[in-house]
Amino acid sequence: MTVSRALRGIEGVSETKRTEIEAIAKQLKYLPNLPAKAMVEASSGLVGISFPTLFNEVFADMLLGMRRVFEDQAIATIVSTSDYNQSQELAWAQRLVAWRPAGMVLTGCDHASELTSLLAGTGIPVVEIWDWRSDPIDMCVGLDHQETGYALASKIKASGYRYPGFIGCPENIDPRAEARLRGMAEAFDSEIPTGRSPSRNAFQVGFEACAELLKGGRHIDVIFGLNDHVAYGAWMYLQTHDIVVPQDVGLVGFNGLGLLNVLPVELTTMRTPRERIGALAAKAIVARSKGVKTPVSLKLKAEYILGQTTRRACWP
Amino acid sequence: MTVSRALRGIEGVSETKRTEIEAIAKQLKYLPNLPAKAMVEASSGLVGISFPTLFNEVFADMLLGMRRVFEDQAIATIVSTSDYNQSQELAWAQRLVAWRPAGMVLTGCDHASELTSLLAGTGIPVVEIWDWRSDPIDMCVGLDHQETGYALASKIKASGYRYPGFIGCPENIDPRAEARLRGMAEAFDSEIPTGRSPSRNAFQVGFEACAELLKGGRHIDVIFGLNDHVAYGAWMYLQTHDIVVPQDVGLVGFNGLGLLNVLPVELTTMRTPRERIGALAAKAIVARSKGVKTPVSLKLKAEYILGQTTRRACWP
DNA sequence: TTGTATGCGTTATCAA
DNA sequence: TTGATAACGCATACAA
Repeated sequence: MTVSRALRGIEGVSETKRTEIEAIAKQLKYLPNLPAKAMVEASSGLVGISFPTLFNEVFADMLLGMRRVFEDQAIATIVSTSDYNQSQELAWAQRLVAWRPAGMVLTGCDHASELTSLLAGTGIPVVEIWDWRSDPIDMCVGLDHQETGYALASKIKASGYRYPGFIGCPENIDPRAEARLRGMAEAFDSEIPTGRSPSRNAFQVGFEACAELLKGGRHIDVIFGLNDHVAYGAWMYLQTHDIVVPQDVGLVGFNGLGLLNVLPVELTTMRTPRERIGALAAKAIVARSKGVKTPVSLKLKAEYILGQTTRRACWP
Repeated sequence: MTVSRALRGIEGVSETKRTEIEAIAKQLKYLPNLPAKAMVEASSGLVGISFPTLFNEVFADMLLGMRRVFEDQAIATIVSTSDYNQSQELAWAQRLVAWRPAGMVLTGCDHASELTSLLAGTGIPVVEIWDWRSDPIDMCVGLDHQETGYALASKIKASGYRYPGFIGCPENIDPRAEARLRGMAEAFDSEIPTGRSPSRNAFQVGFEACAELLKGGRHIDVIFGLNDHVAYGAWMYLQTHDIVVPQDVGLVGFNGLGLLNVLPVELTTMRTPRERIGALAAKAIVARSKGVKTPVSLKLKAEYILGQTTRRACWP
C-alpha cells in the first residue's frame, strides 16, 4: 500500500520511504498494471474514437486535436473506422464497451438505433463530433451542416450566381454532405441538380461527378463540391474540357484544407474548425471523467473563404 | 464458473444450462469485463500501433491492412503518432506496455535506444514495419529502402538519365527517404544534389524543394521526389515555370498512390505494398499470440511503374 | 506514517 | 456436468 501511494505521488509517505521505493521500482523495472487498475476503478482510462475513414485529412485533423488533450491526461485512444457504415460502428461500440472506456467519441449524429440502448445506463461519456444536433446521445461538438450549407450558398448567391449544381458521393453515404445540400437548396430556394460518383478517391469523385452533372444538360453557373478534394477533381475535369473557372462556371469546395495551398488557384470554400472540434470533444470527456456533471453541447461555425474560383462581382 | 464456460462456448456445459445462461445474460445485458480478463491472463488483447503521422495515405493504408486482420480476432488497436520523433515514440511505448498489450507495431527500424531495453524480456511480440533490417527488435515486415532506391534509380538510369536530383524534407526526419537516397546515389555512382523544405504539407515540400534544387544551378535531368505528393508539388512548380515534363526534366515519385489517378499525368513511381505489409504484420502478431514461436522477417519488393513523367527511350 | 483486510471480474484448477 | 477456491494487481477503507 505504501508503494502504491509513493508511486502515485500521494501525500502521507515520508521522503525517505518514497526515495527508497522509487529506487527499488526503477531497479525492478516496475510497470504499473493498467488492466488491474482499470478493474478496480471500473473504468479504464481508454477512450474509443470512431471515424468514418482515416483517408481524409478532416478526420486526421480532429484526431490530432483530441490526441493533444488525451496525451496530457495519459489517456490512450482506441481508434476505429466505420467506412460510413452504421452497423460497423455499432459492432465496434459493442466490443469497445467491454473495455469499460473512460469515454467514447463518435463521428456524426446518425447511428444504428441499438447504439443508444447499448450506451444507455453505462454512464460512459459520449461525444458526437463534426455534426451537431439539439438532442445528442450525451454530448455534442460540431457544426450544423444544414445551416453551414445555407450560409455558404447564401454567400455564393450574393455573388450573383443563380444556377447551382452539387457534386459528391452517392446519397445515403455521408449524411453531413446531404445536410449541407439541403441548406444550399434552402438558400437558393430550389432543388439543386446533382452529379454523383461512387469512386473511393475523392479527386476521382469530383472528376466523374462533374462530368455527370454537366451531362445533365441543365444550365449550371456554380458547382459546389462535397469537399475541397471533390472540388479540385472537378477543377481538373473543367480544365481538361476547356471550361474556364470562374469565367464559365464558379467552383466551391468545403473544409478549407491546407492541402491545396500549392495548387494553382485558391479555392473558394468554407474553413471548418477541425482541430478545435477534436480538442473540445476531448476536453468534454476529460471533464466528465473528473466528475463534472454538465454535459457539453457546442455548435461551432465555419468561416467563408473567398478564393479565385468564384467571381467577386455582385450584381442583381 | 459455469457461466464463464457457457458464454465462452466451452465444452462441458449441458444444452439446458447453456440456453438458460444465455437468456439471462441477454436479459441482464451482460458484457464481459475485458480489463478483468486482461488481468488474469496477464495480456490484454490490445495491440499498440505507432505511425509517424496519419496525414499520409501510406500509413492509413498499412493501418487498414492491419485492422482487417485484428478485427477478425476481436483485437482492439491503440494507435498513436510520433511525428517522426523518437522520444515521442518511446514515451508512447512506455505508457503502452503498462497495458500489457498482445503486441506492438512500430514504423521503421530507427528507435530510441531505451526502447529495446524497455521491450526486452516483456515477451511482447513486436513487429517493425515499412522499413526492413536484418536484425529487428523482434520481427520485421517491410522494404529495404536502400535497395528499393537503388532499383528505382537503376530503371531511371536505364532510361538514359544522367543528372539526378532529389527533393524532400530536411535530413534526420525520415530515415527511409534517406536510405532510398543512398540507394539512388549508389545506382548513379555519384552524390545526388538535393533540395529540401521543412513545410508540413507534402505538396508544398515538393514545390519549395524543387525551387531550391534548381536554384543550385547544377544541371539536373531527372528529379526524384521523396514521395508522390512531393513529386506532384514539384510538377506544379515546373508547370508554373514553363519547364516541360518530361522533355526538359524527368520526374519520379514514390509509393504509387491512387490519389493521383485523376491528375493530368501519370507519374513514374514505385508502387509499395502497403496494405499487404499491414496485413502480414498483423498476422505475425496474431500467430505469436497464439503460441507460434517462429519470428517473422519479410523483405517485400516494390513495383516499378512507368508513367508519363519520364521518357521511355533508352539510349547510351 | 505505515500497514492490513477486502473486493473488483475473470479464469485455471481441483473437488463433488 | 457443475461448482468451490484461489489468484491476478490494484486501490479503498480502516487500523495501528
